[in-house]
Amino acid sequence: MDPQSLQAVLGQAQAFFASKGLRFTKQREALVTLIFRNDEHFRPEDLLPRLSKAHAVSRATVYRTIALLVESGMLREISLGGGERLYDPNFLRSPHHNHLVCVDCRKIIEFEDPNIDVMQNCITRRLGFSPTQKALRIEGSCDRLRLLGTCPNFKGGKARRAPRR
Amino acid sequence: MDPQSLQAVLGQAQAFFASKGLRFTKQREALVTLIFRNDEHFRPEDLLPRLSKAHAVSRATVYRTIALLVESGMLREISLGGGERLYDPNFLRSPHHNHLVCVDCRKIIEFEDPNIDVMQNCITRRLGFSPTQKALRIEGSCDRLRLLGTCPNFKGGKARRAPRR
DNA sequence: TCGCTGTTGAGATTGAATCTCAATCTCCCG
DNA sequence: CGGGAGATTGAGATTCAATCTCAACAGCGA
Repeated sequence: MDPQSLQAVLGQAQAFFASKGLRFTKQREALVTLIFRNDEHFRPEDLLPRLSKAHAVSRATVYRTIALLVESGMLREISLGGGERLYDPNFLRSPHHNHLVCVDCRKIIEFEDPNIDVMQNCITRRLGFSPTQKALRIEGSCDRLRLLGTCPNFKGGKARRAPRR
Repeated sequence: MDPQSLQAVLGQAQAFFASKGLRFTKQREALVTLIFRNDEHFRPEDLLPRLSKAHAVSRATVYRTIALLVESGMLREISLGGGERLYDPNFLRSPHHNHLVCVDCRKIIEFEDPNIDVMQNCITRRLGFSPTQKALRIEGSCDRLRLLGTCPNFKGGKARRAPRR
């Protein structure tokens, strides 16, 4: 994330804390900066060793701050299989994306699909759920990726239909 | 699950173990019986106190057996939010169902939708994934459920479009 | 029966996440 | 400026699911 956007994010976080009557302490600022500086999904435990000594923060504060950021909507938890929980800072720039997870190698691909959105609304409403706060995860196997490398229909990282004409 | 189906399940499990050169011990039989006797999602830890004294099994064996049943395809892990992992014995009778989870009350609804299946295939292929081994979880809020109770369009547990004519 | 190999269970161990509580910090008010 | 309420933090203890270890056991074939 570029410095300008990061500033905007810091402002948004500060505004959220203020709206709850909470303070935007230097520990919280350090965490927000670390979390949103890049686009990576992360585990809370990974954050601790990545904090510089000057901005060291305790484990308890890490977990508490993450919970607050989730509450603010700036951060979302995504759960892979195997009990693995990651947090995803990318919903700010891509609010409707979903995740495709390879059950074998754990690789995660983010994607958006307007049809999925429509269908989610349809299904959630049909089953009497509120369509707010939807999240969707598809598991699959990317084994096929390697095989497709030798397939004429597979070019540049995407599987394609046979070319028109 | 009726006794007849349970017998079939036991046979299927036995066949799987045999195919791997493994034994169908009385501990494994007790676990398969307990797991598939009803339709409930469960946590491994819940199984231990539910085993009768006559069929008591150690924690290690519970986890090992569950891993084998998952490998056999008879059992599947479903992960809710919050790091919660459940196991779902219902894929035998409903191989293509998906889960809708209420983020508030943790209620889980199973549903099938042929359109979702088509779309999953489409998306996984487009992104270079194998369409085998798909699983999908939609999170939502069932808050609306209560509100809809007072809505004329909401009858019998399902939200409906306005009646035709 | 012997012996190989799979199987089990009790308990130790791991690791994430939460909890506790005293010390510290901020901000507001008089 | 000084006091105080309430928010915040950190170190360490605690919880809990899950895994690991290893010695004892069980089943099957020779």
